Order: sequence, then structure tokens, then C-alpha cells
Amino acid sequence: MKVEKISELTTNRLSIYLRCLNELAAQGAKTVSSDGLAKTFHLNSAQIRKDLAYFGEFGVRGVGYYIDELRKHLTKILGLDKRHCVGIIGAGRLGTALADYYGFAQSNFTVAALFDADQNKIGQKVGAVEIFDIKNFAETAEKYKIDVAVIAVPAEFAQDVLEQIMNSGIKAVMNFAPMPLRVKGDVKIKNVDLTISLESLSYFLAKPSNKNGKILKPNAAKNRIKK
Amino acid sequence: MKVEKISELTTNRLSIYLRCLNELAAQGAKTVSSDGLAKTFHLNSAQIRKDLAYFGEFGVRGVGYYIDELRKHLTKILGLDKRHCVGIIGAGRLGTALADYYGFAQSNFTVAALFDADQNKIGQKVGAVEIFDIKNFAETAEKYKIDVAVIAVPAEFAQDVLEQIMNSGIKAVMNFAPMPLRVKGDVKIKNVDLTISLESLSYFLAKPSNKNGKILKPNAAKNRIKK
DNA sequence: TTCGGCTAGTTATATTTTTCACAAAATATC
DNA sequence: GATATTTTGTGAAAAATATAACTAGCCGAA
Repeated sequence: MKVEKISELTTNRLSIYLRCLNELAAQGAKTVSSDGLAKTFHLNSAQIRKDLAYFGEFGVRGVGYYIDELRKHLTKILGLDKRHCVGIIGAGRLGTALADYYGFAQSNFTVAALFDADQNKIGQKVGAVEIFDIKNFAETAEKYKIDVAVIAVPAEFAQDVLEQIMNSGIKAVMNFAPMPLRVKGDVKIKNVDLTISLESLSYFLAKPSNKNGKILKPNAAKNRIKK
Repeated sequence: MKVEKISELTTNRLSIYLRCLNELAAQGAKTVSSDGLAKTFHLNSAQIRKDLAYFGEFGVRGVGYYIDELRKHLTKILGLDKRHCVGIIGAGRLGTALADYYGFAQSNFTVAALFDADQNKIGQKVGAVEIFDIKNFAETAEKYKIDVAVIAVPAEFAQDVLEQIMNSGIKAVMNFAPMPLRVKGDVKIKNVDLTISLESLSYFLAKPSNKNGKILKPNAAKNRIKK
């Protein structure tokens, strides 16, 4: 069996295509060509065709793609036809905000439980979601059939939390801690690194081409005062 | 004047390097080689050297990089030596969670104001940050010297909000709405798309290689019932 | 039924990004 | 002071990704 390696850039774009198709469907369109899709949403038509072609021949030459049909295919490919259960570790501001983040439900994810180490928080509820003791993570995760974990704890605790997650057999992790984590085996980790995004914006605002300045290349060795 | 185009992948890594250096400095290290850095944090040493070399000769052959010195350089390059003021549009769960997100302060960003359209929220405070009427965005942004905007509103309002942001002259935007936005001119937008991250995890859990299944390539045209 | 127009799927090309490998330059040692 | 050792900075090779060009298939009209 030949398994073609599919790039994450490709699968990320599938999410985008699905969104675009949903919008078109809401507008009442029945079919769309790769070129139409590209023009409307500022994408590249060759890339759309290529991305889709990894998974099947979904289009009809001379017509394009049947929107409803393609939506079903993409939903299946992305595994969005199966419900996933999410456990969020860290019941601080971020964790609780995520607990009722609309996007989870939209993508067929249900937040099943929050976890924290703070005894004062345990037993409380955020919306319909209860906060459990992180000490009982494995049991609670099993009980609630959690298959996706979200790390929303301070950076210094993130690796420890990840170890617990991996020990409980969970294979998919979303990490909000600004810290590169070490993963074992076939666990998939998605880093959502707000710090990098912020600093990227800061770089953009500071960069010489935005100030008509010049890049000065200092030379560490030459400028050093001899000892 | 030759301005070398620097990839965003490179600048993103500079953030990571800075973090790693901070950690090493906290441990008391004075110098580090690209190889040492790479081994400790699971990076590629050639890439570290190349990334840094775009901006100057910061290292000393035979020694490596002086940690404090390199930290200063990276801080300067990333513009983290200058304070930035952030305005968050959307005072819902996400917006308010971001308002006191620790990472902002860490990267020298100050959240100066929240904005919302809901009259009930206007005038309230989240921590030290007041919620203002989105109608007065431009004036308030100017008053508080806001140079970075964060879009934390539902997808359907995101483009409108972005237009207002761009009209007010702000050049750096972080967008949490799962919607590709149209940017004009030299405005920099960073998309933080949780939906894509989630669906990427969903794909990982669903993908055939995780289930020993086989990719079936349907053929839209051949399978279609003739009209 | 044939032909022309359109559009998917695919092959080829270009671009970007990463990795390798080595000369040059600094330090440490004898 | 010569020499061995270390490690940078960088040009070249490799890999990954994106774009363009082409081929073949489907539809609809005459």
C-alpha cells in the first residue's frame, strides 16, 4: 500500500477550502470551479486542485466541484464527521475562555472537562464544564473519552502536563504555552504561540524598511575589547 | 541600498532563539554555540547561524555567542526594546482573556483599551483596561497611541472591524477570527486560527495511516448518476 | 453525433526553505 | 609563536513547496 505523505500545509488549506465552500453554499451556489474559488477567496487555483487531488477525484471536468459533495468529502477527510472530546488543562483566563469558545463546537469538538491544580477551583463549573483535579487526569480523561488535550498552563508547567497527557494515551495536543515541548512517539502537537505572533508584529513595526533606515551589521569579534 | 528580504519563518525563529537564550541566561550560562543551542532545544545549528547572520555577525568563531549580547541584539531586531500599545476589539470571552494575557507584558506590549459594540459593556473595566465604544475607535486609538490591534470578534464582523483599524492608520493586526481578511497596503496581519489548528488535529486523529485503513480515491464523474 | 468550450487532474518548472559541508577566524595549548 | 581545536559565516546541494503549463475528460449546442 502506497501511503503518500501529505503536508500539513495542505491539510491546513483543506480547512480553509471547507470554510469557503460553506460560505458559497450559504449563498446558494451549487458548483464552483477551482478558478472561481481562487478568485473569490484569493487563493491559487492550481494549489486548490492539487490539494484536493491528493485525496480523490472530486471534481468534474468542464463543470468544477459540486459544493455539497465536496463539503462532505472534506468533512470526512478532516475527521469532522466524528465528534471529539476536549480536555483543557489550566482553568485560568485562557483555559476558561477556550472552554466556551464557539469554534470548538463548530468543528465538532466538545469541551468535556477542565483541569487545574488549584484546590479552590476544583468542582466549580465554567458554563457546563466542570473543573477537575489535575491529579486525576488519566481517570477523568478516560471517563469522558477525551481524545484531544489543550495545554493552557504557564510555560514552566507545560512539559510536565504534556507528560501526563501522553501517559494517558492521548495522541492530539494543542499547546498554548510559549515553550517548545518534547513529544514522544506518534503524538501530534499543535503549537499556538501568541508570543511569536506578537513578536512578529513587533518586528514588522520595527524593521528598517519601515523606517527607511539601514541594516547595520555589527561584528562581535572585531568590536570586542581585547582581554 | 540593498535590502535583503527576510522570511517570516526566520523572524519567527528569532523569537524562539530569544526565549531559549533567556532560559540559558537564567541558568547562569555566559556563552553558547549554535550547536549547543541546537542540541538543547532540538533545533538545527546551521539554521540558527544562518538566521542570525542575516542581521549581523553576532558570534565569535571558536567561542560561540555571548548570551547577553545576543539577547540584546535580538530584542532590538524584534523591536522589543520599544513598548507597543494594544487595542483589543471584541470584549467577549476571548478578548477579555487576552486583555490580561501574561505574554503581552512579557513582550513589551501593553493592552491599552478594549472595544465593543455592546452598550452594556462600554465603560466597564477588565482588570485595569477600560472597554470603549467601537464607534469611537479612531479617536480612542489615537489617544492611547495604539499601534497594534487585535481582532477578537465573530468572523462575520471581522472584515468591517479590519477596515476601521486600517482607516485609523494602524499597521499591525492580530486576527483571531477564522476568516481570511483582505488587507490594503503595508498593513501586516497575523492570523491566529484556532479552527485550522483544531481541524488539523482532527485530521491527524482521522487519517488512514492512524487506522491502518486505505485511502479510497472516489471519482466524482465516473460515479455520478447520469441525468 | 460531433465539435467547441471549459475545467479537473497532472506533469513540469520555478521558488522557497532547509540542510550540508567547508574555508576563515578566533581561542587555547604546548 | 606555532599549532591544534573550536565554531562561525556562507556558498552549494537537497528538499519541500508553490506556480504554471499541458492533457484529457465532461458538458452542451448545433
